[in-house]
Amino acid sequence: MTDTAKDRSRPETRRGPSMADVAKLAGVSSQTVSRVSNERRNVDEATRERVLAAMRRLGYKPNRAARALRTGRFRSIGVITFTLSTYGNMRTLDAITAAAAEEDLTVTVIRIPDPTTGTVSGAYRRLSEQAVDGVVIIFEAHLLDQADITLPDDQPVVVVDSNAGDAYAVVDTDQELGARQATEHLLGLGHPTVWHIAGPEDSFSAHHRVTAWAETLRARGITSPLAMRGDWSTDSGYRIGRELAARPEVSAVFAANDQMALGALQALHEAGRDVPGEVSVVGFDDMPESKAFWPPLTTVHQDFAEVGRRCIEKLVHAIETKEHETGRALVPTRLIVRESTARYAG
Amino acid sequence: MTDTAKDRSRPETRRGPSMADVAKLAGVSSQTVSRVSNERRNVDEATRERVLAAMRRLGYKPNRAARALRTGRFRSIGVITFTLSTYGNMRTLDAITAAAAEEDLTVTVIRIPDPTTGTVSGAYRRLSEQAVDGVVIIFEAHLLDQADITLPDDQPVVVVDSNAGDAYAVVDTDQELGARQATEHLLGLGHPTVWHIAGPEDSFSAHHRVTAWAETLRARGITSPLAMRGDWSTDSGYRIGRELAARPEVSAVFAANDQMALGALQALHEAGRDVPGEVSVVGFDDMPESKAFWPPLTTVHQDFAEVGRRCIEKLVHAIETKEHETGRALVPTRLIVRESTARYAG
DNA sequence: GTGATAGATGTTTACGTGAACATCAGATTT
DNA sequence: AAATCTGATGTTCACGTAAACATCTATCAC
Repeated sequence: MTDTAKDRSRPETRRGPSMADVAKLAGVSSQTVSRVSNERRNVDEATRERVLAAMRRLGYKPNRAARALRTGRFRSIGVITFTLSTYGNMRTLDAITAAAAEEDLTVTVIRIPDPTTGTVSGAYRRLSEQAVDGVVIIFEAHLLDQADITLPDDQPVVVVDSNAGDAYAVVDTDQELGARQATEHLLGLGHPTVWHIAGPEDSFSAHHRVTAWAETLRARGITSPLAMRGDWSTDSGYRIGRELAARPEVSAVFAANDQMALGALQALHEAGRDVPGEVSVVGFDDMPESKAFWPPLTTVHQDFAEVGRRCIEKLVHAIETKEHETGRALVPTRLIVRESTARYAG
Repeated sequence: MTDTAKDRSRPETRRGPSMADVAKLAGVSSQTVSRVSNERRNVDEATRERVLAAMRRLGYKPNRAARALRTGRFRSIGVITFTLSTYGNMRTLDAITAAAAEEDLTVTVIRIPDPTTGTVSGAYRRLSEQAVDGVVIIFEAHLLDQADITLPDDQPVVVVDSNAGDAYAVVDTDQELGARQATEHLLGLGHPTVWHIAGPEDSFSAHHRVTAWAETLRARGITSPLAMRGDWSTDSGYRIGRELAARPEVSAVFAANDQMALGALQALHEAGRDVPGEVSVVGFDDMPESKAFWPPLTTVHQDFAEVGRRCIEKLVHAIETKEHETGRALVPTRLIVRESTARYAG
């Protein structure tokens, strides 16, 4: 008469063995199983072995949800981005994932709809309900507002590609250095000025590259030509490249990324303008493909792996100490000289 | 004298408001809050408004961990891959992420160490402890064994780039169709035979492309030349391209991806072999950059978005029905003819 | 007017874990 | 030998949620 009051709430999901099952099999309390599971040292070696054997036998796996509920930590971070289609974003995600794995952190990708298009109703919910301990945002932070999204203010945040250094911790490639290296390289080759194919307006890295390019020219007393706006795509580079090719005075072009540089290269070829004989071209990113462009592209190398590492480092620090750190951390770039640039033959 | 037995376990993590807090403020039971939170209909409109107001006021957000613990569902899927550096993998992940968002699913990226190198001790743990309802694996499934990793057999799995159609549900681009389209295109142009730059041995798509290429040749009574093995990288394409360029009898090359095709293009240029005048080249993938290669690359277009959609569709079905479905779903390819191929000039 | 029905809401409970506290045996100190 | 300490192990409880069950109120049929 005692075995009636059972089978209450029982979601039909078949669950795996729990600590209690392991404990019973090993003849210990479930707390001891917990200790073994968390690799605490205060467990007798013989007992530990017995528990481990029981775990293996039952195929026990800790339940992350229960663990997270108890500890308040998910051991997971979110990476928020608009798109994975640009080389830079993809490599950044790749690097963050690698660095996160080192810290035994899981990475959740959260793609939010582009704020410039369509509705974003569900996005806020998705973003703030995530089971993550912190987030890395890969785009200009002020777009968050446009996207009608608010970050939970209690959540650690690191931003890449943003000028939000006073509000958030920012890690980024030293865009300014890279743009200067590119521009000075061309100037050093004797070119009277340098034209620029810029990235989209809402990208901070694009903005910074334009600015540094113009600044470098001005420092030499050169009035900078109008920057031409692309959108990072090869197509936009091609479109702008055609305009550039039509102007005989253009002898040096700095494109804000390799993909647009490639498009420009194509336009120049089609127009019969020799690269680097007549026109020199420099890119930015150093994609693995760039060295096989025709001609092999001189470009600015970004250390994405380092950016990823720094992001995780800062984020982990913020999560552990709960300090709301701000400021920018810059990762230096390196100019890779290949064959798309040559001395001005004016 | 009644307020002594509190403040027991209290992790220092500041947590947000819970359903109980909302319930108190709204003057209802927490179960009603739960009902509102889950959008059940059996709540009076006035009550719902009151609860929603209380939620907004307190900034309430459901706790995913508690929810997952209670329901046994994480509303999350894992994507397992070795690397994000190949164009195909990256695009597949991108597509899966987009499709998952439609289903309101979160995507966790799990990068496991390459099985052919180093140790993988921690990988098993990480993989099986994930808080996911199912996984998509983006690589040849038999490598899982080599990697000393076992999938929990109770977890829904969909595999991309694998021949494991009898053990798992497989979704993939129709590699065979694509390779045939490429080869037949070249043959149709009058080339006596077609050389092939293959992908790495452990890739199923690479394997399938080689086989279909050889098969297409054989069907026409042509003995296929030896396939040359690359590793998907532009560098390997370049290396093999040099070998090919040195053989005067080579007039048509089919590369297993665009990156290797690009490398081959470069080698051919350097060797002074005109493309497509002397040698025709076809790639596979249709990266956005390919149309700006020099010359613009004829290639096989893959519909990654469709692959991603199908993966999620199958996975969601498996999660909901708990049916262990197998078999292959193939997504057709499309040949994009550009300027890297021309009629055989003998 | 009485009983039946449907819908809204409340109460109780368990999901699996780990922190806090309790206990107990053996080792060490005096 | 009594007192003290140390390390191993057990017991209790709460984290936030949602399923199951229990009530309670208005509406309807006859």
